[in-house]
Amino acid sequence: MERAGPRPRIADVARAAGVSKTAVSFAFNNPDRLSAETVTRIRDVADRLGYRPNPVARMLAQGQTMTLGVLTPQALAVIFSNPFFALFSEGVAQAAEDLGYELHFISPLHGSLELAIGRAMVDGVVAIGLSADHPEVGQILAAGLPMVLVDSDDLREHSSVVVDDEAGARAAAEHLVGLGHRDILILAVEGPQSAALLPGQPQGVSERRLRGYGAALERAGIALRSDHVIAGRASIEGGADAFQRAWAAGIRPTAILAMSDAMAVGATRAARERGLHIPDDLSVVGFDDIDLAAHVDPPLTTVHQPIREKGAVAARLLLARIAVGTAQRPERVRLATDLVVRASTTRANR
Amino acid sequence: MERAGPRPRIADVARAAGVSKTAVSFAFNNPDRLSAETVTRIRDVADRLGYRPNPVARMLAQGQTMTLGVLTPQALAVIFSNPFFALFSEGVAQAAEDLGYELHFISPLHGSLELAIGRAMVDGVVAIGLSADHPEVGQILAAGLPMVLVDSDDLREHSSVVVDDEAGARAAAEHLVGLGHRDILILAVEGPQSAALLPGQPQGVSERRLRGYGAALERAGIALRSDHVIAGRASIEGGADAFQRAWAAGIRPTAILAMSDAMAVGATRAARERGLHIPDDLSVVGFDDIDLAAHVDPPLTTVHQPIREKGAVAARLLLARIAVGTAQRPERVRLATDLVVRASTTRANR
DNA sequence: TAGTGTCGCTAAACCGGTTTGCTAAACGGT
DNA sequence: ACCGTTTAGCAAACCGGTTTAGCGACACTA
Repeated sequence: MERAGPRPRIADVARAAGVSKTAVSFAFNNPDRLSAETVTRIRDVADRLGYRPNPVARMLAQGQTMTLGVLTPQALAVIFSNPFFALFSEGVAQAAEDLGYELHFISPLHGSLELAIGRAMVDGVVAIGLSADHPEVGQILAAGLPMVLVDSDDLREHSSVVVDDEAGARAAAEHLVGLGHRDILILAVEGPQSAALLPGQPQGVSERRLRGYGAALERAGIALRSDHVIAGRASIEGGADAFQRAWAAGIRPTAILAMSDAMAVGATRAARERGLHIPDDLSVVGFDDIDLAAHVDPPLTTVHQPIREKGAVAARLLLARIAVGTAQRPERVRLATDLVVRASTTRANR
Repeated sequence: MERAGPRPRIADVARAAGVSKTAVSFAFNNPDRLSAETVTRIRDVADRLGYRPNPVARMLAQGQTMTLGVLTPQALAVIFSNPFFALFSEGVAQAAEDLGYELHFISPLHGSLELAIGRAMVDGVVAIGLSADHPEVGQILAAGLPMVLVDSDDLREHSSVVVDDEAGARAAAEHLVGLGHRDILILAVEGPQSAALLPGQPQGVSERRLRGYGAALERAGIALRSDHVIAGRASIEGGADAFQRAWAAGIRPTAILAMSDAMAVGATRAARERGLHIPDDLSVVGFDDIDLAAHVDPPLTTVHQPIREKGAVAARLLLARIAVGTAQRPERVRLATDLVVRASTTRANR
């Protein structure tokens, strides 16, 4: 590496080494086609000049980017603050790394997902929290980018990974019912538009979980009262806020079913501020089983879903489609959920 | 969008619309240079064909990728499991988004950071946890990619963002000393090689914090005994493990200074398993003040550092350098830290 | 001595866009 | 009727690599 100035191009190296561009390219990508001395000479010159092949040009010529896109309808900033998403990305990263792929996060640019997708230099996309009704996406990605859907399987032509939300929710509700609870508050993830925010879709995650809760309650002869379903943001604050709204509305449950661990933690905090003791006065069940869940006070009873694995499976399905082509028929994977009982739930005492 | 098959190229659209490639390009990027009807006609044809300009080609022609790289020496998978990193990324994302930039995570590919950097299609790089002695990097990035360093400022020609680790650490130690503690165990982040793992460098984060601890203890007339400094991974398990090793070695401190919140939480758990009560039998201080810290039991006394802001500032410095050119003289920003006293520390009782 | 491979390297086409420079037609003013 | 400006659109060069087809030199076979 020597003089500053504009970055050297392959032609500069070729000239300096007294060979053709082809030779320089071969020296890096196909050394067998050159004599050993020529290769070392070219490499030396390249080093001296500080030459680094322009990755963009290389990918254009090769027609592949070795990059996977992770597509979400939320802003990047909110994504990273979501431990669920971090765990998911971890899974994707793991699988991508194994095959030498890099990761590129795609999220609305100036509010437009379409714009962001248009810009993204990726070989394929893992879409999470995306609903089929997202108009832009369906149409854009139909234009030929391999994609796998997570937490939604209503796009026929794409692979997908889902989790058995309904069974998990049912198990959670049955657990509470089994402990004698009959007055249960449900903290749902916010509205139709923002349902897409968490892993969600129009008939999405929230609905599936709600269906699970409802089924269990119904079987126990408990009506699912709509005023006992409160929606909020899927965050600690959102959970605290939702609980406060319910409380203000005069609702006094003996247990809470929260659709996310963060909301459960928030509700716990808010309940304590009202003087309630968890779990004696109020049992709380979360959903997802993020790392936090085991370490809060009290350790949270929650529905475990294999988030990391979900990401890894999604990435592997995508890589498979990239490798064999979109023509292949898509795969659909469903992973299990299970209830993890910790210390935030106990027998109802009224 | 119509037939499947290979994705349509700009030439296909041009042919179908009966215009030149130039016209198609203008229709998207420079509509003013065409008549309104022509623009709509071209756009219609493009829609019908499902045309999406190839982003790679576009960036090659334009010479910029509108993408920021986030460079770390750790594997992607471990990064995302680190809440510190998530918060940091959130800050970077925020700033990048504002200017319409996307994010691309660069981490060792098959163990080689160099390889990964060579592949990365980015306009600049935010490097975190990178030491100046990282040979590859210095040399590669010297080859012309704008870069800003985080938690390290020993590369003269690059901008940097650091945090006042030493002052934060001193405040933490003074807090404990003020509570009467004299037998203090320090949980450090693991060894020289892996020091780079967390935000760290050879004379890096760990060393700076250790210096802060040491300074405060010394002023109180307490010797910093090297067997009271135990290193471990910067995770909950790493913290638990480090505490157990110290305990097994017969060390019985009245307080712990941990260099990360995760380690503090792990140590807390391990101490409890030994029957200790926190904070009465053992005070614990963390570092970083991640979200978790306020919600664990007991709420953790810790040194707050503006992680999110660190990311945002780093991104803004980088964007500035991309905009004005690397010629400009680099900026160096130092952000403050401060001690947040919660419930995990109390007066020494022996 | 001619024929057949193999080796080492190169010229030119190609990837799929953007951008520059130019031309022909339409327009406006006098 | 004439000339100077716009306007609308095109051809070709360019971005910086990779890859194909092929060429000359040399060695080996027949």
